[in-house]
Amino acid sequence: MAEAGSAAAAPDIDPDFEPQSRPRSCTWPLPRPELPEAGGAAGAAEEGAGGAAAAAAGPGRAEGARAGGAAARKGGSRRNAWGNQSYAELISQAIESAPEKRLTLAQIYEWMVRSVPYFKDKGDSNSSAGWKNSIRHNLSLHSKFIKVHNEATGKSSWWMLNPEGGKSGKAPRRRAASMDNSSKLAKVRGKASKKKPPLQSAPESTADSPGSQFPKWPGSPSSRSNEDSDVWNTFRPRTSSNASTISARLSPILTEQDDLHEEELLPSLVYSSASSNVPPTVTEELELIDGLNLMSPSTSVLSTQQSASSGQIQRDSSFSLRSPSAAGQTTTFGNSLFNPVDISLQSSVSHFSAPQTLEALLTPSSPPPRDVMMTQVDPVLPQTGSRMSSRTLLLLGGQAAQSKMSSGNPRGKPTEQQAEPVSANVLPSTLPIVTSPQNTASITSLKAPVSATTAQSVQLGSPLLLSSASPAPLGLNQDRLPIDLDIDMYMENLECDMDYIINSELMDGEGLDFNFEPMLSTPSYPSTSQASNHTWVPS
DNA sequence: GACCCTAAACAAG
DNA sequence: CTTGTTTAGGGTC
Repeated sequence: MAEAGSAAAAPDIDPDFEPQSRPRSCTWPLPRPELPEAGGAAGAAEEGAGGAAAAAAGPGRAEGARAGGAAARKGGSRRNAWGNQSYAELISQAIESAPEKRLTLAQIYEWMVRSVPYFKDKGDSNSSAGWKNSIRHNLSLHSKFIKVHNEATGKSSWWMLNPEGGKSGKAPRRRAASMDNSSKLAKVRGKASKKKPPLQSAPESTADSPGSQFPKWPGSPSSRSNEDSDVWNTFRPRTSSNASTISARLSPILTEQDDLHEEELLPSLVYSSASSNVPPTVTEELELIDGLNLMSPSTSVLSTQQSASSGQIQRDSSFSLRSPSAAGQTTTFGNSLFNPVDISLQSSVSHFSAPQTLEALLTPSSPPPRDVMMTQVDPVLPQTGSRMSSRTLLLLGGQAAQSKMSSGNPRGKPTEQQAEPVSANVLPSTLPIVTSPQNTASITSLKAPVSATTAQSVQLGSPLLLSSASPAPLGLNQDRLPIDLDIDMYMENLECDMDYIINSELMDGEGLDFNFEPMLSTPSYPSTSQASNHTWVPS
């Protein structure tokens, strides 16, 4: 019956966008999933209220699905004006009905209005206040709902069902006093190590509920620290559980900034890179990738395929990256991803590395680089900055620079980053320039594969390089390789890898289904983790 | 007491 | 204003 509406309801979100690129596998974040228009939805329901019996019918449809329903139904009389279902249940249905299993508050309201006869008339006016309040209340109160920060939309967060099942139980009162790092670690781990470890999960998780069913959701309840956590702010599990990881995967958003910390915490995630200079870079890249994933789930891989709208996509990703408060660093890296192509440019830049040059560089070339640029620059952290710079060099111009060094520095100031703080600044600043949106876009478009894979490229890079020379300190390898070669290397490798990757991705497919779904696609987990090392990377 | 619903105060953005 | 979080009061089972 009317319920169908609900089914229909789901789609509302879809229409989001994607004019250009084929919806196909889009995995990345939808910039604005939220669609204001709701237009699609609009028609949807029309059920005409047939459901007078709001009661049953209304929400009913799902009843089958939700076991809980049974319980609710007890006497047969409806407990609420709309039926036996509680707000929590309705919300759950709403979310489930969504293709991506996530909705914003507004969308939930919408769903209610469309799908539940009782609310149909109450949707608009002020009358809504009451039930909407209740909805919000339920969302925040129950652990079964988790909130995922949604930057893309710019609006409200995504609400999802807590895989762990947070029962209807209320969420434990959070606000633990000071959390520990454990939380951080957990999170970090999730992200960094995320690889796929099904659930590493929480160290001491309270056992919220193992709910291990969802491998994808690491769910590490353990601790969340709220207050403190700016870190968490991005997405915070309401009560106690939900892990950050989750958010990362589920929603494109997430926004991490802790990279630094993470790094420290997690010495060498994937590769044992710890040893040489380069390696760290790699690590970072990974993280970066993750970051990207946040935004665009499988960006690296899939995006390539999608290539079509790469331009936008890229941007979006950048956006997301920067947005987060701390993001600066992240951002930088993010760019780095795209940079590989630019290497030559950067290398040149590196030469200049004079402070003056810096400005000069900025001035002339700087087209209005969007926010991104700004952001990147801003975050320059003193300490961090230095680190960054060094790394950055490595990543970006790194090869070039080093190669030069090895060859014999043209000048006295080969890679003085360390020596000169300024240089450090320079780099970051430079990056933006190079990366400027347009450039990026163009680059991207031109070599979609490259850009897309860039992240991987890094990873690949190391291995490849190694392969060329045999396992040895990365640094050496790079030294050897002339810039050009490097690039070529990238290119070729990329191609091969891409296929490989794609295949592997498909093969693994854990969550691919989602990705390939029609419109939106959920971001998802897989990309990051899998892509990172599993398949294609020779271990 | 567990669950729910409703209201409302507050804080943020 | 919207979104979220919390508290509090009442009801029902």
